[in-house]
Amino acid sequence: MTVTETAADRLIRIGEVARAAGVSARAVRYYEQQGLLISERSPSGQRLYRQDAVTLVRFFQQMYAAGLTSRRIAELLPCWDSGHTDAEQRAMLRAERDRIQAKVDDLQAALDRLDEVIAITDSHP
Amino acid sequence: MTVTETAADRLIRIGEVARAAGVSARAVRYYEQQGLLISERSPSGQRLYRQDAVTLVRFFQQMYAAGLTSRRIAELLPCWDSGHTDAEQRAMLRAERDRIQAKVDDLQAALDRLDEVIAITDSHP
DNA sequence: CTAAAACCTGACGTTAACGTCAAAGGCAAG
DNA sequence: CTTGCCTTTGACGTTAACGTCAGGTTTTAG
Repeated sequence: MTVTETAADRLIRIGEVARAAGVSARAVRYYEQQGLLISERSPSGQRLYRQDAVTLVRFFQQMYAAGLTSRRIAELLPCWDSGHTDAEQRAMLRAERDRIQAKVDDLQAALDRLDEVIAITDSHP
Repeated sequence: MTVTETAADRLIRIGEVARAAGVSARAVRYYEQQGLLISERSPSGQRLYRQDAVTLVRFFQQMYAAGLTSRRIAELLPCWDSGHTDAEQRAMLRAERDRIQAKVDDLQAALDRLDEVIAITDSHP
C-alpha cells in the first residue's frame, strides 16, 4: 500500500526524540539499554527511532515519576502494546496501582500537615 | 514542681526510640547527625532521648516520604517547635507544599493510566 | 571544503538515606 | 563471672537514573 514513504514512516534521530520528549539524549540511550526502546541503525551506526518513540519516552517519564523501575516498566510494556496480560502481569499492575495509591495518601497527609503550619504562621503576622 | 521524676521525664535509649518509631537505630543516629534530633549522653556515652523523639522520628519519616531532604526538614523544624516563621521559611513551606501537590497530581495521572489498562485487561479474559 | 553541531562507545561520577560490617565497651540476669 | 543483648564510632557499600567527560566519527550548514 505504501508505495512511497509516508510521514508516519519518518525515522528520527536521538536528538529529536530527546528534544520532543523533554529529556536528554543520554536518557534515551539509557532507556534503550534497559530494553524500553528499540531503534534501527543508519549505515554509519546512528540510532533511528520511529516517531512514537517520543510518546513512549513521555510515558516512561510518567512511570518513573510514579516510582516504577525500568525493569517494571519493561515487564509491563507488553500490556500496553498488545492489550493482553497474563496472571503475573495483572498482579504487578495491581501491586503498582496499590503502591501508588498508598503514596498518594501519604503525600496528602504530609500536605495537610504543611498546610496546617502555613495556616498557623499566616495568622501570626 | 516536679519533685520526683514524672513519666514524661523518662529518657529512653536509641533502641527503644527505633522500635517505637519503626525505624532502625542507624536511621536515628543519622537523623541526629543531620541535626534533626538532640540527645543527652549517659556517663558511658550512650544516647538518651526524650519520649517525644519517637513522635519526631515519625514526623521525619512522613516528610521524607513527601520528598523533603534532611536539610529542608532541619530548616523547617523551628516552624513546628516555635510556631514562628520568617519570610524565607514561609517561602520554603509554600514551595514544598506546591511541589508535593504537583507530585500528587502526577501520581494521580499515572494511577489513571494504570487503572485504564487494568480495566481493559480485566475485560479481556 | 570546512567548521560547527550532532552522534557514537565506554567509563567514571553523583545523590540521599540509610545498610552493613568491624572492633570494642556497657549492662542486667543467673 | 559469663553469657548475651545493646550501644558506640568509623567507614565502606548500596541503588537508580541518569550527568559528564574523553576521544573519535558523522552529518549538516554555508
